[in-house]
Amino acid sequence: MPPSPAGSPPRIGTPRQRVAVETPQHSGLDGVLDYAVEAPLPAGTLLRVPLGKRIVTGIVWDEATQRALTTDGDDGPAEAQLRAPVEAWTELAPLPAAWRRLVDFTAGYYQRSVGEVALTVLPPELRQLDAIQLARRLKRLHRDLSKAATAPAAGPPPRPQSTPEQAAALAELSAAGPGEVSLLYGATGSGKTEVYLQLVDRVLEQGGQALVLVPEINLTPQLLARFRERFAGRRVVELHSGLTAAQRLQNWLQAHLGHADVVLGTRLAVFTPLARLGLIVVDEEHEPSFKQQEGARYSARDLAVYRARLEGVPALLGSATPSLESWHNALPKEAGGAGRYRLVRMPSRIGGGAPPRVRLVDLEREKQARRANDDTPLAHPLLAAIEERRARGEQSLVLLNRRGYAPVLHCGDCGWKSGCPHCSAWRVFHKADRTLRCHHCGFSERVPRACPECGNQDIRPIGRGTEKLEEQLAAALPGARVGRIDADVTKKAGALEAQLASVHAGEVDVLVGTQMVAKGHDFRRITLVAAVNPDGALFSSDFRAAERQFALLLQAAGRAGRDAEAAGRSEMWVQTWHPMHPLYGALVRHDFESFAAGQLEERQGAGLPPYTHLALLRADARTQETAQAFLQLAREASQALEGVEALTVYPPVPTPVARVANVERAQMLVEARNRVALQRLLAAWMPQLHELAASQRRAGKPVLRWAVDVDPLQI
DNA sequence: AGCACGCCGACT
DNA sequence: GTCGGCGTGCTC
Repeated sequence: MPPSPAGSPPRIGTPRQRVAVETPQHSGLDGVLDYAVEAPLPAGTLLRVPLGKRIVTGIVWDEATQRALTTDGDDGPAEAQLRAPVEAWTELAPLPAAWRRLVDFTAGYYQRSVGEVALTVLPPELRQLDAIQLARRLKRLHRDLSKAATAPAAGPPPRPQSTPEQAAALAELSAAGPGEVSLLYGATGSGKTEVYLQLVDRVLEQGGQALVLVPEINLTPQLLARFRERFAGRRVVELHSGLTAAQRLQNWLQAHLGHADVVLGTRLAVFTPLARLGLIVVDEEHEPSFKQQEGARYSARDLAVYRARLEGVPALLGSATPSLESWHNALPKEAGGAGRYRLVRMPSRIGGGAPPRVRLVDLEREKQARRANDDTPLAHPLLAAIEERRARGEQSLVLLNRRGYAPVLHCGDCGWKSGCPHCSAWRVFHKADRTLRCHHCGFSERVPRACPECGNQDIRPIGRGTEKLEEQLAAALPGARVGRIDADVTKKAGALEAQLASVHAGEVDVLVGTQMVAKGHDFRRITLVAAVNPDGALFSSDFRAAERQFALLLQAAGRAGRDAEAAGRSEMWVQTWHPMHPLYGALVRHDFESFAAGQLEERQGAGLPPYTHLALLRADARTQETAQAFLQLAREASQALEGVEALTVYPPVPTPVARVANVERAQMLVEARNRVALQRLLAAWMPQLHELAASQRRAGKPVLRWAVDVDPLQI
């Protein structure tokens, strides 16, 4: 029984119970609400409560939970005003304390209400059920489980021999203490997955559960198959937004109720309640998709680390090109790092095959060597290398990170360009369906025959996308079978699988694709990978562009020569105007560490993460002026907050694409030396921002949406 | 966010 | 005369 607050009479069998309900940021209710109960329910119990005219799902929260941020010190409504839950789901085990603490932390760190986080990280289906429907689901779950249990167990799982390097890594990783975080820095093809499997195996043998996070749904099927094969007889479930609502609920229930031994999922799976959690693995930890981009903008990788510490279990982050944040955390202090993580290296490819040789093509020299009117799509030596592969029956992968035929159409007479009427962006020419399409708002029109401004018949595509590259390569390589994989090709269900199958079957000689093909896929017959135009990232205003590009190129190189027999002659070609750039120098040497050292030095000099901590305040409005006015007022308000001297609030600026679907977007950067100062300021700032948004609305300058993004990826 | 209430325009 | 437009306000 917690001590009663001073001034109020002590109560016995308190009828007041804290309940987290879904209260969005703009609802004005940012706390955990009070309900009247006859007898206290255990924290974590799910229930249905009245809220206004609705009945919503809620979760019994801990007695000590702080009241609403905006009503600090308020004791809440009088006893008589409290309403009673309509039902409590006592047949379902309460959500564990560790899960509630993870939700509390997420809400606090990313500046959202506890109720919003708690309810939105549950399977959506669960929120819509009532007690009768839930009972039905649980009954079906138990029926399915007992049916599965009678199925014949598979034979003894095959356990491949570890390489000495894997064995050494495993020994080091096994030494990690409770809550300790390790970074497994392993080259592509070094066998990181096998290390995960063996660590998971040990956890399962001790009766624990393992949580494995992967960046994308596309990558779950093959990993799931591998886990299921290895842990035959154990229950391995997937959890991601590609499942049907019913499947997702069933899998979540299996995890929560302890029937699932391994949960394999995307970022949302970091919130799976697991009473016997023994290990968290984050594969490809550097991937930006671990950051949620709407609602509570959490980083699943960072929350995995927090959760591991909270629950006293080891966390393992794996990557061939770690994020600079993780790399800095893993580097020992004497090497200039923070020494917070255990750093474990696996530099060698299994089978000892050499990594693909990286060759830079100097486009300046290529240009000088060319005759006028030579419009060969790739540098001549590169084209010859592709042709050579084709003659040997090998495949090539050509990467261009721009879909469509051409990024913009242009009229040479009047200067018209194919801008989007709703966005500050060009509409892309898609030749396949003869459309001009905006990649930001989706607005699409048939491509005009003549210039809409002056009637000139001769309007031309400028630049080149994957469609055009595919066309040009087919023309430049007579007889070659050229295929393409990008978001346009794979829009249709099953199209990606079909296209991949035809590549595996050897029905394609040259595959053109965007970055989506550079990740994870295991192409056995590709011995050449080419990056057509990766220079953009070298001079981007986004300070993380180089880091992302390096990871992508190294990952792409890893697609070549997966087959050990062909590894010796596999190559990665990079076309560039800047062959002397250090990024490419490091790439040629496959030297992530020196690249990272260079980047970290720059970041330190410029006061950027991981040496500082950032937050972004974003605002959407009808006009850029309104959006920026809100941010400017917010900026002024911040200057009166306690501790503001520990950070810098920069002036508002338009976002890189300032207008999308006729909404203007602006943002403002907050930079802090340390996390605590940033957190304190944001927490004090939030109620003011609510008030500011309301007063701007009353003044006829409405902000349509605003949000804080803590640790933003794109700035 | 939902879901009310509330006060002004074109329809059965 | 009402159906319904979305502005304003509330939800323990």
